[in-house]
Amino acid sequence: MSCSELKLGDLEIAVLEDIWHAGQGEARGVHARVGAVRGNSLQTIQSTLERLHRKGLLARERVSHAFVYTPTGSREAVLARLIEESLSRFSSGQEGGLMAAFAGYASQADPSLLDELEALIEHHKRRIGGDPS
Amino acid sequence: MSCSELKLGDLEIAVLEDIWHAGQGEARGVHARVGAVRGNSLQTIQSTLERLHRKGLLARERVSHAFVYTPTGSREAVLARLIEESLSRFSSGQEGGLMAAFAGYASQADPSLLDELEALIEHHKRRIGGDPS
DNA sequence: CCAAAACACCGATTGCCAGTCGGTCTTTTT
DNA sequence: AAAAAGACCGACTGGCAATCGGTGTTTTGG
Repeated sequence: MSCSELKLGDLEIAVLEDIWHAGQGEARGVHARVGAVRGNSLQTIQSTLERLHRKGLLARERVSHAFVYTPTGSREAVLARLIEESLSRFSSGQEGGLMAAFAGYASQADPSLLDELEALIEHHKRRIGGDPS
Repeated sequence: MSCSELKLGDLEIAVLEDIWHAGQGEARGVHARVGAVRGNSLQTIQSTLERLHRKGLLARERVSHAFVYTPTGSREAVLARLIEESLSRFSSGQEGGLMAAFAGYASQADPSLLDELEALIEHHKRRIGGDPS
């Protein structure tokens, strides 16, 4: 994926989440589900969809003369990228420091998160394959 | 701490890191260490220090008629807050989802990070106190 | 086959915020 | 008292999300 700066506004996030939830969507539908509620015009939703597409977060495919947008990655991948980018600007947030910051955050926010995290790690380890050590 | 939006520019981060590194600092010194290298004027550094202070990331104390700035929190606390805020805007990044996103990120970026994270979790668990389970 | 509807695309505007300083007023220092 | 150091105020720039209007093109209905 692109390595350039990724910034998302509130509307962009709302639209992205709608697409994630629905699996795919076109401007009209997203406007009905998201824009109408928030008071955004159809054009604004279209622009947002387009920007999200330019940012590489949504793929689009023509169906008739309209576009149908689909997510290019999972929520997790995007959230992970967000985390990475918000920390990569700090020299002290590089590599190992990132993990340390996160573990620090978890233990600070709610110690029980550590257990949760640990379980998730086990889960991922198993998915990836044998622990070579 | 404040719950309002926290956004940091590149200069702000550079200045913050300098203060973290030095433990404290005044405009002149920060300018010499950071501003001069980046080509920022002393005033710009002062403004940045002030904005960082307004954002609650730096405390200041008058020494003679000048200010000496000191960090109000640890790097970890700030990085944690950054992580939290970048994810809290997503409804799917709430609570447990946050951990899932992070574990997913780690396993995706580099599986060995999982081991690292796990070790850190153990470390934090021990620090906090007994494992109740 | 033509007109109306749907829609993509371009461009303009607004608002917010970091970055950047100049200028001025106040406090120290000499 | 004059000079030097520095805080504080205000102004300007640039980038980007949000927001649409307008225009041109593609579909579709009659």
